[in-house]
Amino acid sequence: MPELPEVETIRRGLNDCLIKEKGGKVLSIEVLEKKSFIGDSAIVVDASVTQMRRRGKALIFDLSNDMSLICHLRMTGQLVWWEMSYYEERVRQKESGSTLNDSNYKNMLDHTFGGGHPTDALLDLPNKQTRVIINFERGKLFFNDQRKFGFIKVLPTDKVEKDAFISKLAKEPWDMTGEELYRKLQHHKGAPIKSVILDQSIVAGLGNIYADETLYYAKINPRRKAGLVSEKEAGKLIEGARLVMDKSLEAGGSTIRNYVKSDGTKGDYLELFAEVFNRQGQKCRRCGNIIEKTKVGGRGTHYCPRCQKD
DNA sequence: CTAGGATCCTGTCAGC
DNA sequence: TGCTGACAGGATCCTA
Repeated sequence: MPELPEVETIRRGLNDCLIKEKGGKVLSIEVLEKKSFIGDSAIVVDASVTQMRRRGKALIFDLSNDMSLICHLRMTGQLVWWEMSYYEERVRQKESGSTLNDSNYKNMLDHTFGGGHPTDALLDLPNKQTRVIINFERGKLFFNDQRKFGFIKVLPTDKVEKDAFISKLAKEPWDMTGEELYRKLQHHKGAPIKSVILDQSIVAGLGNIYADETLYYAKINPRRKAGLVSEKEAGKLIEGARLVMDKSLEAGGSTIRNYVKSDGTKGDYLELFAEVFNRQGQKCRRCGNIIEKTKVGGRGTHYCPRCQKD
């Protein structure tokens, strides 16, 4: 589920937690679900993280031994870092049989970081959705993934750009002009515009939320054939994509801070900025019409039938 | 080549 | 209370 702003927020957070002595060396990797880790996890042991990068929705951990990890969260992936002191506090609570709690959460928040798919139960790790645990000297990184669509893959750093997924990625909206997008749309004239902007080889980073929000901004009906989008409108799409993702980044994307309140319940950061996503049945803030939900290209799609033109 | 549907998985929710 | 089907912030594979 995480889209570009969420992944970028995770990149920044883990960059603070893991780089060099903050995480230390990898002591071991526990692969609890085989399909969630591609390659030989033993290669990673003894290495430390030198740099966190991102390409589209993929996170890249560069390691000190010229290897890298590519992590894609897909629909339900989460990455959660627990500094060792926090982990040990949790273990103590479990062993004493007391209810897991964050009575000292204010304090502990400085020792954890996490983001990705919003779920409760992030106080209890590892849990049954934990697929991979990377044990660092100074803490633990949990990769949780309910649906097992996501993965971590180990490969040489100089092969990252040649990776099947990475090599197909288009530019992100900030690096692309409307004219460039317009030209690309001409190769998919018959497909609905929403499906085309979700294609990571056309423009990288948009997912189901920001695709809907972008189309709302550009006042284009998600079902409109891509061939009927003008060059000027393509410019609006690029502008809108930058704007909605910038806004989400500013709000911190989907981190634990935003998703999980101190009592462990789920927050809803979407309320902060969504104009159409999950607002079906509510009034369009631009024209007052009712926002509708339908299906386009197999994906739930939210739009205003009045101000988004066919 | 494109377009569209099925598929990978687990969990939740609405409706009987 | 079960059961059933639909659906989920992604991407790929298969078919026409």
